[in-house]
Amino acid sequence: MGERVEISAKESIQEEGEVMDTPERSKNNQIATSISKFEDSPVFNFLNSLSPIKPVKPIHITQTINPLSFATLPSVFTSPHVGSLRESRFLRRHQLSDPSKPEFSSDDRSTVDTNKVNVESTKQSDEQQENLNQRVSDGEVVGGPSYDCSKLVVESAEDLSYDFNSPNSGLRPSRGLKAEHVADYACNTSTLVPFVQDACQRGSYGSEVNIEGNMHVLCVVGPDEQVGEGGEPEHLSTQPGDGGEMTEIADSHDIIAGPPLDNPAEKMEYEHLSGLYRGMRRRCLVFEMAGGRRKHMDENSGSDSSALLQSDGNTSSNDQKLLMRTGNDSSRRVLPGIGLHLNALATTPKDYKIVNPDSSATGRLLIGPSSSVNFHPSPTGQELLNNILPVAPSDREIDSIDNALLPVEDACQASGYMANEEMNQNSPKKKRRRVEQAGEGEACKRCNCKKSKCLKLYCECFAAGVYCVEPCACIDCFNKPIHEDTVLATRKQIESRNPLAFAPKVIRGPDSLSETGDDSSKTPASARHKRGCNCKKSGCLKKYCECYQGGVGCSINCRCEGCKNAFGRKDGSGVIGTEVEVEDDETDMPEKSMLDRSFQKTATGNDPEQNNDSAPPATPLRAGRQSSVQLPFSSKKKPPRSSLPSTGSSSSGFYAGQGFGKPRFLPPPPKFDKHFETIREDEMPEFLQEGSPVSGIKSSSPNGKRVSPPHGAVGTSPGLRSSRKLILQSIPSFPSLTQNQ
DNA sequence: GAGTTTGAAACT
DNA sequence: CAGTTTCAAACTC
Repeated sequence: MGERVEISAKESIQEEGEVMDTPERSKNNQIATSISKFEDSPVFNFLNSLSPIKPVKPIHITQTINPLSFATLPSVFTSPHVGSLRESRFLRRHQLSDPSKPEFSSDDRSTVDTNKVNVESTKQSDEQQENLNQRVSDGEVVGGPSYDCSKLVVESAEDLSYDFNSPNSGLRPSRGLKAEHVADYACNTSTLVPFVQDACQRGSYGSEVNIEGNMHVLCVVGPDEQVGEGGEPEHLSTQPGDGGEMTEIADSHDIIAGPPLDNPAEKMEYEHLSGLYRGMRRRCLVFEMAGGRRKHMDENSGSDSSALLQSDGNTSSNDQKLLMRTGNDSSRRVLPGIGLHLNALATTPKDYKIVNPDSSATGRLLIGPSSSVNFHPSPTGQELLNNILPVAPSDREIDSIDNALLPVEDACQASGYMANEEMNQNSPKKKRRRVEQAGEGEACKRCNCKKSKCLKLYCECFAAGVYCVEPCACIDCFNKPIHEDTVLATRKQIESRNPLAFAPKVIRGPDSLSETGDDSSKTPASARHKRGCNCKKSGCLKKYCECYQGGVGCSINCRCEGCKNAFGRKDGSGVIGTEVEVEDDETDMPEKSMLDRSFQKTATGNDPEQNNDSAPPATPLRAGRQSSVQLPFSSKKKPPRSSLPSTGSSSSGFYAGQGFGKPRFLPPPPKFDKHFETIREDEMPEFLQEGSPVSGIKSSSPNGKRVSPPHGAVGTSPGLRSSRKLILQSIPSFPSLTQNQ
């Protein structure tokens, strides 16, 4: 086959125009070779056998590419939505019934899809290859001809190159794929995996998973996702020419709709599949879903899906496992610069979850990386897997969990779970619960405002920089796209009053502080609420306390009274990593008891990060996960609202400088962002240098009164002995309304 | 699910 | 800037 492939590739090149006789040639050859190999692979054959679309061998094809295939690409960047996003920097959540979204015109898509099918039904031509090469060289993903989004979800050129050059890489130019979208790793990945699997099973959908430390999933999901159908997901559908929405799509489910299937049976299947996702909330990973669906896959395991996955070649080594992120990184789903509110991101505890430890031959693992908090310099994916696997509940377990807390407090997961539930049941009650959980994530916030019109910081959605969505029970809500102007104006006003009003409330320090030897530095205690709390009665042991809620200890900035914050008291005691005094009866607060247990566990343990070769660090969060114990914030009620993926923020470029896959294991701070990182003073932007710890100290009013939030950098308490400073790293990338306007 | 508590946000 | 009011989440029953 190799020889033939080689020949084919050459033929293609030569016959199609001799345009390759350049340095590009080798590259093209490689690509062509990869493609050819793939086409000749059993998997491909299998796919072909299932697909109504008959592949055409790479021969003398004077293919005419429908203009639509490429013409729309640029639109991605000109989409009104994109502009809107940029302008508002306000996260647009899925708008279930917002009529202001003309973008999703199924008609257009249909047209495109049709064309696409035509294109795909033939071997890609020179033109395509050229285009492909061109785009690849540009660091652009080669996507299906008509998908604008391909540009939005661009991976690095390196990644692409890797993909293409990899012999077994599933990545290939349009062939057989309805479209190829490089979804941004994270959430996309997690979201897509199920699809990939399904797609693989169906054989008619192209799907590709490339794992390379980072996970790239190219998934082509079949036919149209009906817009507006089921009352939901316009964002699930892909619409050529709508870059903005694509952004959203990527941002949300990352589900890429492919062209319509000609085969009715397949179409039905597809519809079924897509229907499953219709109920999913935007930006919520379909983690559970994956699990749920996995059951099916398990049953069919070993067959196609696994085969296909394996065929991805790149997934070798540590990558035999797909690392999937649970929504934490929704951030990743968002194009850099497109802001998600930090707070939204904040809570996102990073969650790693094994989606399918044993179901597939490859042992797919979904990991939620990222996150804002870094912990150790990137363990390899394998390591992560190893660490995670033992803890992760099986899918079945997850599936069986209904009211029980999800083992992993990932809003996204929850969402996914919800979605899964949705698929299986429609009881109002369930739905309600689902909604609640769905709202958890950063991206999935939901509010219940009655008087603020969701235009004040009281509103979690607003505060998080996201629009209110269906799950919200708000009244007179103005926090909707249709009131964008109002929202922006209000936001601006609030920011004028307090520039950091929309900034994450919790400044999370790095574990690096541990180098100081300070026990407290080994824990989330290194993180602090930027302004501190002012609790009087809760003892900082309830979520009324923003510090506690954020999973951080109280600091000198707090004006709290009788602080008993389990994450660290104002006076420095009770910090995680040190013995935590459990003064209150544990029965007082279920959450607390859990938390305390976790803490105690931690206390007895060693440095979490130091010992986690085989086990995750024993931070409360981590410990909780490890033992499948409820997280401190897990409650029968709403899961930590922010445990979501804070993704958002992460996506908002927060992690721009962070390596993907850097897992963060943090406490559960459900509500706030952890997108903070410490940077050395010398690395600190000048404008932030003012806000050194000293400034932080100064920010504390002598009389203990609340002071204006420190601007720029948020100082940590002096107690945090470190040469490093906690910086609100998100600031630069935070979508300030005052910018670019 | 309604009512209460709490503390942040907003207002004066 | 301090005090007060408003607000909505968290919590309790």
